[in-house]
Amino acid sequence: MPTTSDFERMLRAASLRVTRPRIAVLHAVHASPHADTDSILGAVRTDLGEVSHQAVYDVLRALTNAGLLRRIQPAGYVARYESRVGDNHHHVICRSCGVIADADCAVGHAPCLSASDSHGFVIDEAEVIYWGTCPDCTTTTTASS
Amino acid sequence: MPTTSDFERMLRAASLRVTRPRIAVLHAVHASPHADTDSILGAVRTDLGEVSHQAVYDVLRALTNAGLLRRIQPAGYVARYESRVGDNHHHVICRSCGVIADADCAVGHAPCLSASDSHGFVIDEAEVIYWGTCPDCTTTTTASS
DNA sequence: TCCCTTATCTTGAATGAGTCAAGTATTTTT
DNA sequence: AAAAATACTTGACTCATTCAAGATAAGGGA
Repeated sequence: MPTTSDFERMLRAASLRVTRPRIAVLHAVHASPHADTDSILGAVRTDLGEVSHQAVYDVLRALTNAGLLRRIQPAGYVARYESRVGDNHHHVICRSCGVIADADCAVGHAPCLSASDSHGFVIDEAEVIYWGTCPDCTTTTTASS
Repeated sequence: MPTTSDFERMLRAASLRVTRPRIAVLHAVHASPHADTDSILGAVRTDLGEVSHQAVYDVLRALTNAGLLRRIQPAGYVARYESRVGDNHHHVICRSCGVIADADCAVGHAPCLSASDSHGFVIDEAEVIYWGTCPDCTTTTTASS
């Protein structure tokens, strides 16, 4: 778990000003990966007291643009953020409860980056979402039958 | 391109009532794959005259649940619908103009379905979105420099 | 063919994540 | 320490989508 001064260094390295909301957002996302904006806002307020929701939206956008955070937005869900950036990992999402887990692609370093026919597109990212049922929900469903 | 009576058969096969809005929505989506709800509503109204937007939302949901349409909702975009269902094709999306093209996965029949560690999830679908730049946008950008 | 049941459509309001805009405060530079 | 630039606060607003209640139309049985 990075410390506050680690976060400071990360912000400066990205040419971003060091502010309390930004540090708090970084703390929050590192502490709970795949958190949505509202949870992050809650964590930031617990940490700092009153902070505007707009500030958190701004911070999340700035940090995402800077590459310090990654935004994921599965169909039907609100945006979520994670601190694991720079690799090409993917996500497994439970259709039942919405929980998200990380997944490295079986193919390895460049998963699925070559579509058989990319229609002349220049592809820069392959986003993979595995939809399924998490262990908890699988157990619950099975038990009730 | 399927005909109206093809659509009727498809609806009956899915135990859905045959109504004018449903036929019109099927026509619209078959005519322009990856259309969003608003475009579909426009096409339906051109076809039938006034139809409530709620009706189109209801129809799209019913047809999607019945497996006659597939809903795709890339991050940052509104929902879109396509009539190509039952295979496991994926999508290439232009970050610049938002245009969507179909893509079959290079791996073949079950693309990326095996994450290296699925954390105990029972996975039923692997959704792949290739992000990039379409030929038109690539040309425009290059030409302007 | 008519009627009944039920699914579907209409109308109109509401929800809620996210954005816009103008002004104030804070950080960084000089 | 002052200036310049960036970030935060406040409050209104957008817009895709959903909710709810009543009206209408489709399909099956008599």
